[in-house]
Amino acid sequence: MIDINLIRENPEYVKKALAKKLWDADFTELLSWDKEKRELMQIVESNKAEMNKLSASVPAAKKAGEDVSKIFVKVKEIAKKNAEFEAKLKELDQRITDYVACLPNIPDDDLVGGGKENNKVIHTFGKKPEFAFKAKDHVELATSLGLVDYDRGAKIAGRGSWIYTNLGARLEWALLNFFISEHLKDGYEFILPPHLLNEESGYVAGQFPKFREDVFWLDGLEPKRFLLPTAETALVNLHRNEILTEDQLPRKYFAYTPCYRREAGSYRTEERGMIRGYQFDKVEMVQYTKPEESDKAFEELVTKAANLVEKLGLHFQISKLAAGDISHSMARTYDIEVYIPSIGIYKEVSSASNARDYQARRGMVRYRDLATGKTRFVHTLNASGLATSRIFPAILEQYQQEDGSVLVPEVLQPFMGGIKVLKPVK
RNA sequence: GGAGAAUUACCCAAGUGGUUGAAGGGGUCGGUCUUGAAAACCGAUAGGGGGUGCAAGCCCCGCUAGGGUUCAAAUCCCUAAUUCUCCGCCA
Repeated sequence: MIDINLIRENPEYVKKALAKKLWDADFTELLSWDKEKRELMQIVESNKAEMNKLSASVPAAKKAGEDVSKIFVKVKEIAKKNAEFEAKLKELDQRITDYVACLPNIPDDDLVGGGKENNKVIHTFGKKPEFAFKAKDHVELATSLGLVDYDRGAKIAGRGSWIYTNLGARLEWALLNFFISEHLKDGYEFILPPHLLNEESGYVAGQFPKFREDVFWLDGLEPKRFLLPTAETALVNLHRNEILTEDQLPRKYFAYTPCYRREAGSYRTEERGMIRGYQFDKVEMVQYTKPEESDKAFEELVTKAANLVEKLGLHFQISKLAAGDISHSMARTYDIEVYIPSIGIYKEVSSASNARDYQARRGMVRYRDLATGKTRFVHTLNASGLATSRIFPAILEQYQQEDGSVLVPEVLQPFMGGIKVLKPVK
């Protein structure tokens, strides 16, 4: 949520910033509502002050044996007059809140505007693998190595689902374990959150109200719950409506959950296999920091995510996203993109973002500044660390050998009982 | 699924219609004492959101949330959320 004070004080700045996100904002209406609201508030509140005063005088008047019924009449009069102002105020307030809640976050000043086409690769790691033989794609490899069963996945679940089988399941699990062990080493706290969340959580993360249709809603529970599209949604809600103390910051969490998303339907042929599904596994990192420390935390998250891919020995790049390509709630995003040889493109395996106070403001996540004793909004940041659904194919394709086998990256071997090579099943 | 109880500040907790932002205790902070610590004693400390104002201040809203009754609500009524207990059912 953008601070309405900022819009009030500098609407042109906000408008310009949002334009970089390809968001056409016009605040004239909002600002007139806001002005009217504050005028109404003054009327309503001074009326209330008068009523309070009158009511408070009743006990003393009674004691003095005075006739208090006149006071009752007077207060009722004011109350009646005030009622319509109050109703108007409430309606106006709701309208303002609804409007502001839908605005996207303000992108950082150094970002270029526009969409995807303006993303910029800022680092490249390793070299594109070259094969002296005809390289296979990951679907072919996963099938021939008996790692993934697409047919039975479709049978038991339907389109957009697959089954990790045997060594495939172990490889998937090894990846997750590898990520987890690295985060533990770095002092992050491990969280296993519920996968069914309430509406408020989606609102705070910034997914709602705008993207209510992008998640799966469950029947049979009241109030309604949805399947989390990312563990970020759970993690940024951990401290909702809390005031942390300064020495509790930064808080560093990570969680493993499957992620459930509706977008799977939009397959392009280049994205077949496990690049997109209704469900995928991801380890997610989240940090809560003081505002002045979030830039540092952002760098840390990007580095951590990149290190994971690097340790896996994969060729990848880091892109700094243009304002229009970063998600609604975020002020800044870098993507870590791993190379998928069969389609010749780089696919996102981690998205590291700084939400600044956008989510904290929605969820009232604050901390007490020890020097001033005042409360301030924290900054929230998140980064995948990592999503397996693209790493898995990347490993198969980048580590494939001429004989159709696939080498297991060294760092994963301890998590796979020492298995070094995945061989085709006869 | 059924029945009942609870929800007050950092924590525990008193408070059942009127200067109650709310007794008491713990905690925390400072001090006395002590070689140091503990104990004891003394003192300090009560949140949050918002309006207005250069500021001091003034005002509104705040006792889980949202409605209602009343001149007046932490206190009465309704609805919801959460927690606990008992019964049932069951991975």
